[in-house]
Amino acid sequence: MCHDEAVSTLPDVVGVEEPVTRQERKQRTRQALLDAALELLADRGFASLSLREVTKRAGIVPTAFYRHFASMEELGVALVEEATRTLRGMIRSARTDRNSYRRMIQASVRTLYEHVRAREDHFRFLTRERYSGTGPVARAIAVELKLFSSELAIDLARFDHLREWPSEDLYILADLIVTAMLATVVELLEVRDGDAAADARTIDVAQKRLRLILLGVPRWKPSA
Amino acid sequence: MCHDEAVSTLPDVVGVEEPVTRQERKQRTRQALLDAALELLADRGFASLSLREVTKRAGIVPTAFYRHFASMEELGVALVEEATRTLRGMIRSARTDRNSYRRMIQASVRTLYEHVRAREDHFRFLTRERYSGTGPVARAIAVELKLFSSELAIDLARFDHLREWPSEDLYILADLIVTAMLATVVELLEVRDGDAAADARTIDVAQKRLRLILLGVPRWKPSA
DNA sequence: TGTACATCAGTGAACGCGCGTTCACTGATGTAC
DNA sequence: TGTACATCAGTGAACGCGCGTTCACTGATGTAC
Repeated sequence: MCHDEAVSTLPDVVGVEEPVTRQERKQRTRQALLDAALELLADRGFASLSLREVTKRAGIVPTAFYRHFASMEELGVALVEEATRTLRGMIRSARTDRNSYRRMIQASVRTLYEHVRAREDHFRFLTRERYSGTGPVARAIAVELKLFSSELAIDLARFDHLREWPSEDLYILADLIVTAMLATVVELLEVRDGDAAADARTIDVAQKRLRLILLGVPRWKPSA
Repeated sequence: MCHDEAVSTLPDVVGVEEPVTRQERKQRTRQALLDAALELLADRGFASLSLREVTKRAGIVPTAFYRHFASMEELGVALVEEATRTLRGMIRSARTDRNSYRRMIQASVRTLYEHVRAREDHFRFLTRERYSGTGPVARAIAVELKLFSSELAIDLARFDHLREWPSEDLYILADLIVTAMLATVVELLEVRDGDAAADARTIDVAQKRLRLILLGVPRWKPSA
């Protein structure tokens, strides 16, 4: 229809140039497929999604799916990549000041809370599919979470009592913290929308949980 | 065919009386359905099971399914009941002596290990479906695990440092222990069959994890 | 800039398949007398 | 114990449906000259 006449035609969508290149269009459809899948995953498992459902919601014909992914599994792995990008964004935010344990715990839980609320779909997908079975999706999530734990272990190594811990013990601690945090994620996702009191309670429990874990640290005897 | 002639016919299955009553037969078919489902769940999620698959493996015709369950969901909830019976059996075994923390941790992890290995199918089902979504199965598991945590909290209340903790804090501790134990279950289920070294490593990590949690206990300031 | 051809994201018909569920049935087990 | 009827777990045909995947296609976008 109308091409680059700029301003003076009908009131157009503000500032959005029509996409031109084929590449851009393709990328948009791909993203529409990922978004459609995430929406459908709001209350179901990935294994129960059908290719036809996803394409229908994305507004394309089923057969066009194969222009973007060889299978639903491949789309699932792409979703893991997208969701773990959110996760990595979170670590970057959390890795800040070096205050007291208490302050650090408060800041970490706060960061977790905000990132979960900003992308509930991503966190729901990760926690729900994490133990879903033996497929490529669960495997991809396992790999990413292992990486995540390792990074946290490295960060932890800079703290007072932890400087001389053997890396095995550090990894156990990091893993325990990640597990506790993921439990918090699940609890946050279960809070009824807008129930601020439940949010506050969940955050409080999360902080106590972490405090309890870290209280043990100074008394720990690092042993091979 | 042959009825109660007792011993002297063809070499029959040892000591097994043929079931007589309709009720018994029905019960056996029901159990065959549950067993078939559990077998199929070895590497997939419950949501991906079909009624026809389950009946086929159980050796009955699809339509006979409805003599036992109104839907697959109902069968799923029955599986949760069966599996949590295993879980309750485990607590009963674990709730024994009152030694040092260290001894108690060793005994608890040992008990967990043995029960997991004895019924991998049940534990796999519980851990896999726990976060699977919003269906009746996930809800039933959530209820049972909450009960489980509460019982543990009550047990914990009898220990030295924990006698004066407010029940909220006790519950947080119990929940953290349950979460850590479930993480161990998942790790045990991931060990390649017969890999004794990996078993030993997993048990060791599980013990350290619990020790770390419990080390924090004496320093905890119970706060409303 | 204009033309002729290549690329390729998306279309639409068609396929065979397993699905959940209905229905009328069969025949062994259970019960009343 | 023997007979006549009731119960009901399991059968088998049939249904309409959504599934993943194939294939030949269309027509807008991209490219070479």
